[in-house]
Amino acid sequence: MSSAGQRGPYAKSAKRREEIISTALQVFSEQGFQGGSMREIASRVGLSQAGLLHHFKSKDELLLAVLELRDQMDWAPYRAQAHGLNYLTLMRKVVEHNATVPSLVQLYSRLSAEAAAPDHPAHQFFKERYRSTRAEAVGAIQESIQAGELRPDTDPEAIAELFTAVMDGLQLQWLYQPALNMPQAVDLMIESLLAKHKA
Amino acid sequence: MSSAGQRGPYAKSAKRREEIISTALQVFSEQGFQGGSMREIASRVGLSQAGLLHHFKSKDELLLAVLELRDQMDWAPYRAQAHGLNYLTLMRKVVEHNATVPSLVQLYSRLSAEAAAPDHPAHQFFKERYRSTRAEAVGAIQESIQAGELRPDTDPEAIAELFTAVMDGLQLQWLYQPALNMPQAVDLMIESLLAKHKA
DNA sequence: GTCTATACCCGGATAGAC
DNA sequence: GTCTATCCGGGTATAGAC
Repeated sequence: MSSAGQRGPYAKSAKRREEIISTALQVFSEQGFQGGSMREIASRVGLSQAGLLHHFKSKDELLLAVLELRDQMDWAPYRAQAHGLNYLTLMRKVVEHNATVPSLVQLYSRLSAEAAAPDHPAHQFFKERYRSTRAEAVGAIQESIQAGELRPDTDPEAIAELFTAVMDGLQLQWLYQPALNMPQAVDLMIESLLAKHKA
Repeated sequence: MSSAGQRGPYAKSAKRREEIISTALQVFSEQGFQGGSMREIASRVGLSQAGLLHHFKSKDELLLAVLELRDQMDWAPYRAQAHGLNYLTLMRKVVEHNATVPSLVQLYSRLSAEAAAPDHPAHQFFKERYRSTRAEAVGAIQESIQAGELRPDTDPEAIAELFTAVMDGLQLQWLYQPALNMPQAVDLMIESLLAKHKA
């Protein structure tokens, strides 16, 4: 009963944790990491600041929990399909979805810039995230070349960098100009890349 | 003598101001606006915090001074040439130059993300900057269409958005991965756009 | 033009009661 | 598990002397 049941102290604590994490996501996306305070998060979730620190020993720890949970939730459903030319259309779906969750876009835009400083607590997280994102893209493009869909002289690394840049840059621009049609922009990007590289 | 000479109190104050602004640029680019402190800037420039406030009445005022001066200095030499297809190669030159001044890239990457919050003191500055950048790009592309260099069905707005996104996204990525070859990536972007849109 | 001193506020983290 | 109280550090901005 106490080991795997949904009731009992564990279930309650786990629920609290999730509640805290999603509240922290909101606060960090609105005010950044440095700008958002533990007191603010605590009060929104109905706790004192000390009460919040019972669940997460430090602000840094809470930040990493937010980042890791979201990364897992946001990407897991897509990972399996990220192969061949399908990768490009998948990215279109990602921005389509992102355009419906401004908080997430704000979170990643704000924090990825803030964490460019090497001593930021999330620096390693984003560095690794860029690395793995790039590796996935490179893999998909190499598959497309081997499948004869792209010309053999295509440079997978360069395209991966460019595509990642477009995704990040569009989302930042979109924060300032919500009327911007991100999926349409991605379409144009894909068409242009294909115009040059299609076999 | 007192009106236009390089000596006297005005020249000294002006020099101080420039010294402060360039120091503030360093600090804000390393630690962001919220993260950088007036005390830190003051101490680097050899002043007390109160002494610094004699030159700039508030931290917000100093931030805007930094932003406006740099914007003017960084873009002025290029503005005149930003016409027709030349615009694209000009952007290549801009990133080539930016790759030699990491401080500037950090400043714009960090602050443009931080200032996406509508109540940030630099929000209007960046909003206006995006607007004018986009307008310039749109103008250049329209010229190219009229000159018969690009196909008539080209969408100038969409290309302007995409190109701006690439510039911003590349620079952010470059902060995490300094080996990234930004000019080469821009070249690839230009070639791809031309492959699809050249007349 | 620059200083010291200070007012005032806010942050994260800890101690210890309940 | 949650609280109150507190420590300690840091921030901006102001007052007033030099």
